[in-house]
Amino acid sequence: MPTLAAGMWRFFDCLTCPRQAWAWRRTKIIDRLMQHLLDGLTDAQREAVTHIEGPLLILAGPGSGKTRVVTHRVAWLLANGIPGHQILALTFTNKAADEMQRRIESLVGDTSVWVGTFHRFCARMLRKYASFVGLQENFSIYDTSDSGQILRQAIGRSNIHATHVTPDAIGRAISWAKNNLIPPEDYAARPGHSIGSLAEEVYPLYQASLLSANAVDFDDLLMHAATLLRENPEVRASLDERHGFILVDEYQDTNLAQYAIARALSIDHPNLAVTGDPDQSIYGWRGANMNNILEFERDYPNVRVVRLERNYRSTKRILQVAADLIAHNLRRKKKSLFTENESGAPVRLVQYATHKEEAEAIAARIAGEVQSGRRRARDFAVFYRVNALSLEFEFALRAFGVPFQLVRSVEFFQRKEIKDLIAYLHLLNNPQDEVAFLRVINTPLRGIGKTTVERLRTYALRHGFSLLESARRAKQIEKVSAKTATAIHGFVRIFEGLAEIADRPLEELIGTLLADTGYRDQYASDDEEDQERLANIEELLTAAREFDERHGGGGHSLEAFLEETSLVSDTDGWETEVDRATLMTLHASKGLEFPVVFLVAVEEGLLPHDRSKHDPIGLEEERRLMFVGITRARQELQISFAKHRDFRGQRTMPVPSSFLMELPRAEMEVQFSETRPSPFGKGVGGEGDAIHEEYEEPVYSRSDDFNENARIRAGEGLLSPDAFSQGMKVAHPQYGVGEIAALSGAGPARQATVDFAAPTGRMRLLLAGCPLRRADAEPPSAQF
DNA sequence: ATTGAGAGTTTTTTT
DNA sequence: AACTCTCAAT
Repeated sequence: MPTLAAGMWRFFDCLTCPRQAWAWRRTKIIDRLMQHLLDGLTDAQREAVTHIEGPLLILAGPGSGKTRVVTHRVAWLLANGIPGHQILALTFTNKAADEMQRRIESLVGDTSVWVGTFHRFCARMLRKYASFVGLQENFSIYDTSDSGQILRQAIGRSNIHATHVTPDAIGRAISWAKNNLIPPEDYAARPGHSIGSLAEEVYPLYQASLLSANAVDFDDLLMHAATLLRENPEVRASLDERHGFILVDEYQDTNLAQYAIARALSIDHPNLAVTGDPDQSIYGWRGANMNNILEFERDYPNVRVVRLERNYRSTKRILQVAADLIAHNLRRKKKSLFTENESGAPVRLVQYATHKEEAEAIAARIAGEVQSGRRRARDFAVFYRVNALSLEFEFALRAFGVPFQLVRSVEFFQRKEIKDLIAYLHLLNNPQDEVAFLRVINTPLRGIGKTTVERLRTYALRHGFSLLESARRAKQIEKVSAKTATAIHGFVRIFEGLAEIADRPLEELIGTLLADTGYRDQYASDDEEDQERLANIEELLTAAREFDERHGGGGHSLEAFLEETSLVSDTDGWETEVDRATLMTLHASKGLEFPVVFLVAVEEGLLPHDRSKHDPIGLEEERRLMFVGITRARQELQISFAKHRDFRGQRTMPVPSSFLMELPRAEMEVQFSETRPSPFGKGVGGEGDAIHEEYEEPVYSRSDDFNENARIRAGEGLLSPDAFSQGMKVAHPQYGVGEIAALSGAGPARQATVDFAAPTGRMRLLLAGCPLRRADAEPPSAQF
């Protein structure tokens, strides 16, 4: 069925004729396919799936098959002749988007349905209509640390002396304003609100800096998009037309800006379907407004409401624990959750003596279950409130030899070396990008210091140039010494060279960048940190290459790559397919499920977190967060806390979370573990000292036909095209020795840019069938 | 201009 | 504990 189906669906997708004209032509096969979509669905699910026109609200409790309903509904729309490109599915995270895309594709094959996050959608829209909001289409997207730079500058230029207010707090106030669609000129602080009045002064400066750098921050993506739609009726109408069917997932987490965007696109074609669960609203801190979902029925009076309350995921006991907890929230619509699943094992509530013991006991338990073959590593997940708690568990799992994936705590794209290189790319794409310029002008060090930069800036300001343009004229700037001017010109020359090849594949571009700047030289030592940085650079090159392959060398690839890297988040790193235990924050866990869940450090101050517990709204959000965590578990759930915990270098004696008092003891088994010798040495399921054994490194599997080739070439002392890497010393029978400056392409099409010793110089070579060999590994006499 | 030591701050959660 | 920023010495 599925294969046949896939072909048929593609066919549907091309159709543009109206459904009505179609109806009579439906064949039996199509009827069967449509029936297939409804098989095994409950009445409520079916109602949601077959809803076509008009607003739809799906209130979906945890584990109620929401994703299934949503993806089947998309397929249903396609089956009814609605062209895929008219369907827009907006999610909150990339992870959710990928999952939805994957499920839709497995149901109906490739489609032109657009699935993605709000931010990505807005970025795309703004590229097209940039000039409407004062941007150019090559604008940069700043992450939090980039926009932090701009913010600090703005604070510096204002005449406030922030004594006890951090830039961070001001940033939050500005972010709040943007999420609530308040532009700088309308922002007015509440009287007597100190942070607000600072923000009032800084916000306009900050926004002006962003615009002059042709850049946006995350919040701008939403705010600009909403503004665009509000102020340009014809643009709004055409987009409304184009996206006839809109679907918003996790609607309880949308903020005003997102609400405005969804609303603006569903006026003429009010086919807006939203799904969500007010009990899982956990993003209030970034402007999410639960009222959007609570009042959806008011916004769209003839809305159809479907409630999915049956849970297919968890045992009765787990669900009962979740239900009892969430019942303590006052600001909520009552909802009955039920399941036909078995009651299952009691939920365990465990007290450990120390945080260390907590981590070790859990790791030991996982290791034991895995080794006995009862479960696989991927069945387990450990959830915590704050990232800082992950360390102890990483340690313990490693010690017990349990493979795990940590949903990134140290983010790849935040590392210095990666940010540096990406900044070069940003500058190439958007020469006005100030943050990028400041980041790279003296990276690697070329003797251009703070005062010089300040002079460049003054010059730029006075003449209305960008910083880069000023750098080009360094010689004309007074007070810049000839020596410094030469250094600046050195930078400009490298930059111009790169600009000429900016449209080449990313891997090659970054490779050339590394070679021309000598970027790697700063890390040319044996110490671990440097080695890691070099490895990260390799990883970036790999990412670039994968991007090249995916993107197929079309235009604007640089911009697309930058957009992708700006909008990925740490939680996107989570992989479904790997057999590893999972460590993640409660927030990151939303939307996932695991057979066995450990909810750790459920302590006052951490689970109702100190920053939230003082006001009732915040406290209820914390409770929802715990609700989300509990409802991820399918078969087993353990909730734990410790009597002693070292946190931020402080020894603390935490009080067990007040939420624990709200759980039904009848469904639970309570354990108070006594202090005991470390479980190390007891040998859980293994020999005594299994501590430092095999920690599984991430595996990069690559299975092309090329491996075959590679083996043959290796026999001759030659390398397969894919085995060459940037910076490698190589030798060529005609051209002599050299070093690989950059690479591009893959397989038979893979090319290398090689810097050969004089007189040959720089050459581009096709690697397949080329007698180029690795030089440093060969005895010098082998060939010459 | 660059480097290093010391001080001070941090993290709640994410696009 | 780890990270960032500031300031003084080179």
